[in-house]
Order: sequence, then C-alpha cells, then structure tokens
Amino acid sequence: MSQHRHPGAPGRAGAVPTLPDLPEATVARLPEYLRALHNLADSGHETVSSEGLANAAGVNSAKLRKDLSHLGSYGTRGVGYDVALLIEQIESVLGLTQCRSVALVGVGNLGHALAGYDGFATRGFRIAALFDADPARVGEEINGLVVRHVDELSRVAAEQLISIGVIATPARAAQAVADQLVAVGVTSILNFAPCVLSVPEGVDVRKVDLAIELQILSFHEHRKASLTALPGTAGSALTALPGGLAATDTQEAIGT
Amino acid sequence: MSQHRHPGAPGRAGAVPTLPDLPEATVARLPEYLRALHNLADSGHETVSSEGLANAAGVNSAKLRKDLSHLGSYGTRGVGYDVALLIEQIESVLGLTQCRSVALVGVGNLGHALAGYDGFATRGFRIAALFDADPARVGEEINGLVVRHVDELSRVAAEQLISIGVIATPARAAQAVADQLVAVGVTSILNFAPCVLSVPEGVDVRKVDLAIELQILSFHEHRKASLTALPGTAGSALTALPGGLAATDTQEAIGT
DNA sequence: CGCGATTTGTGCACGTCTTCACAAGCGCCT
DNA sequence: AGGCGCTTGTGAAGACGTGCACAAATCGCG
Repeated sequence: MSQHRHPGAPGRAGAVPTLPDLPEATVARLPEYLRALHNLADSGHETVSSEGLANAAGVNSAKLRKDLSHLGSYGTRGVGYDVALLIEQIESVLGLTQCRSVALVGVGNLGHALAGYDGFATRGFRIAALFDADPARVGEEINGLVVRHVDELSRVAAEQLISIGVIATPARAAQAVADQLVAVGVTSILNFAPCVLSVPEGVDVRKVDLAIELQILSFHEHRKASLTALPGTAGSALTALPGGLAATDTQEAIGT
Repeated sequence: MSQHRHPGAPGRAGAVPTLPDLPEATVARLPEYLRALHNLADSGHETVSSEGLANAAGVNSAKLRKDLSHLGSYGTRGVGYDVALLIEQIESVLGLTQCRSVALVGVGNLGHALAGYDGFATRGFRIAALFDADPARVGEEINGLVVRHVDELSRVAAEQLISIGVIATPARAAQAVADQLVAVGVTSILNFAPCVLSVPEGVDVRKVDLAIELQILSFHEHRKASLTALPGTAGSALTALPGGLAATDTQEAIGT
C-alpha cells in the first residue's frame, strides 16, 4: 500500500475548492460508486438516493453518505444526488478527466490478457506501450500495439508521458522492472507479480495477487467447514452466528 | 488475549482445534507471509526473525508478530521462528493442507489467462473445470482441460467437490453465474466481473477489479500532481478543462 | 404560505487495526 | 551458574473506519 505523510497541518482556509485529503478507505470505494453511477445513468436515472446508490454499489447507505460528504455537498436533501453531477465530481477527484497512459510490462499469460482487456479503455485508461524481456515476444502485435523490448522503456517514456506502470512479469523480474519504471519517472505501479516491490518514497504500489485471494477464500471455506462439524445446529448454522461473522468486505445479500 | 492452543497430538483423531477467530486483516496477510516463508525455505533458511520475515513480506515487524501471535506461540524468543514449522501452521490455518478444486466460469480474455496461470497450481489449487456460455468456446482445450457449457455446471459439480468458484465473465452474466454456483453448493466466489454480486448469507465473495485498482492509482497520481503545483495557487478550478470528456459508459463489450 | 414527507449531512459512540514500548524468555559465552 | 544480548509476545494507547440516530434542508401539495 501507499504510505503518505501528513504535511504540516495548515488550518482550514475558507471553502474547500481543492482536495481535502480523503480517507484511503473512501478513495478505494469511489471507483465502485462511479461504476454504479454510470450504470444508473445508462438506465436513464437522473437522480439517485443514497440508499439506491448504496445498494448498487454494495455498501451501507450511511457509509456512502459519509464518503460523499468528504468531497463536498453535492446532494440535495429530500431529493438525492444528481447522477451526472456526481459522476463529474468523482471523476474529477479521481483524476479521470484526463486519459491516463499505462505502460504494461510482461506480455506473458496474464499480461496478454490485460493488453486485450477492454475494461481499461472504457474507463479512461489507454495502454500506451507493451514491453517484454523475451526477444521471442518482441515484435508481436497485440490489440494494435507492438511489443517492444523492455530496454526501450526509457526511450518510449520520453516520447509519451506514462502515468501508470503495470507489472505482469514473473516474480524474479518484477523488482528490476519496477526500478526501470521508477527511473523513467513513473510514480504509480500496479503489480501482478507475487512479490514485494521496494520503491522509493513517493511511489505508490498496489498489488494484485490472484493466489492470495484464493487463499483467503480457502481460509473461510476451512472455517465454515469446521463450523459445520461442530455440535448442535446442523444445516445453516451460519445464520445463527453473531453479527461479527464475516468481517470481510464482501457485500451482503441485498435485501429485497 | 485468549489462550493459545497446542497443535495437539498427531495420533489423535479429530480435526485441528477450533480456529480462534482471527482478525480479518490478519487473514489477509497470512498468504503473504506464507509466500515469503517459502522463499526463505528455498534459500536455505531454517529460522527467521520477525524483522526478517516482516521485511520479506513488506510489513511492519510489530504487526507481523501480532499476526502470528494470533495463531499461537510458534516462535522462540532470542532465536526467531522456525521456517518449516511456521509454514506448516499457516497452511493449516488457511486450510491449504488439502488441495482445493476451483471451477472457472468464463473463458474469455481474462479467464483464458487464469486457466493457464500456474500460480494457482503451485499454491495448492487445482482448476477442476472450465465453463463458458458461448457454444463456440465449448470444447476448446486449455491447459489440458476441456471447456464445457455452463449449463453442465451442476452435473460436473456432482462428480467432484468444487471448493471455490471463479467468475471471469462479462458483468451482465456474472449474477446468473453466481446463482448457479451457489445452487450447486459453492460457498466461496472470486469475482473478476465489474459488478456487485448478490449472494445468500454464508457465501463469501471477494472481488478483484483491475480498473478499480488503476483508478485508485489515478487518484494518487492526481493528488501528487496537484501537490507539485505551488501552494500559492489557491483555488485553481479542477474542472477547468471540460473540453473533450472521455467519460465513456461502463457498458462492457460482451464477447460471449 | 405552511406543513408533512423525504433525504442529506454529521456528531457521536463503538469496534477494528496499527504502533509503541517493554517485560518475559531463550541461548550463548565466560 | 550467572550475566548479557537478542527476540518474541503482549498490554496499552492512538489512529482509523463504521454505523446509528437525528437535526437541517428541500420539495410537493393543499
């Protein structure tokens, strides 16, 4: 995760036109709200209540209101939130008003899929360049982009501003790639390699490890299995457990 | 805190003693520790200090000690942790002593990559079956597995116990797939589709959304960029550049 | 115009997570 | 044996995140 520092605490000066350092948990949920809002806009909704948006995003309505309150009062009491306005605001806060360029390093199994994933383009990201260290892969064309050798990274980065670097290499190559990315000025990295990256301060790294997700699920499976083996209530003993049961961030079943 | 329990005599029939409900944050880190421990074991280390393991896992040493303390006292003061023993314990807690079967639904761009990802097999997971709704994809063989039609899910699930379901379909198909998985008894789902799943209580859902990760990074990029602007520039309107908003819809291109 | 229905925004209390700091325990050396 | 250095395990305190409950604000309608 990213670590940042609190700069000196300056007193609040008047209104809030700039970014009032959002809580990290809120930032992590804003993209989910944004996706839900786009869905609502597509289906013709012009306004939405906190309850409605919270349901669509899979969170508690109080949490949603608090999250949104952090970026200002863009709702209307008694009515709800204007969908278009809220989209605009969240995109502004997330810095999505500009299309950001992504450099993808490692065009193996996973990288190949990422290069072809249209979920990036549809949400304001453009894959600007593909790299790989394997000469056999250099020159291959994926989705209209030619794979270049990773050593060309600095040259390519000089041509176009790279906003985010994505690492989809094997673990043993990830740190070297990260170093190269940092060297060309990339300060945000999304790491799919199963390893810890060491980066200088000011560089944000987010990690996605598919196996870890499975292992976390495995734990819950294991726990549930050992609970059913316990005495007494067979069947769905789960529903009888106290509220603290699944403390994961999994969404609850949305009541109808 | 509560009593740490002993692993129990191996001769005794009966499962590992009941799991002392671990904090969820701890559970999420255990797989990372496990990976670091395997690396250490491979490089010949027999013991490791909390400081060393914490570095390898990218966390604070105090946090690591507290995490490990939740599963018992498996360290030796003045020495550190026995690597092999700790691996054994964490794998036991995570329920990784048995190989878990995974059903993967959606063999599109991402699903194809997941089916070929060896990071699953190397960490105790076996992809037991592949499914897709597109008849054109049914019958295709990936990594030695034949893609079956999703309607066969219940029949296949009857043959072999499915521990975890992975959804890699377009968003519009995800809920139906989730319902089918739940219907055949799956209680753990890993969802790659960008949507909220509604599942009954007792079913765990973890979500991985690649675009969301990028958007979170985008926020930090945006914040860093606005910090580099001198603090003297107060009140620079963020929305001053609405020329060509690239805010396309979240409508996913459906491939199946 | 005023009133009631509705919904936002938020103060407050509570629970969870993180970090510090240190006592307790272990091994080694003299 | 005894002391010394090192490391774990753990209270305690603080930071952070969550959810309740309600006042404030707005709209629609008679």
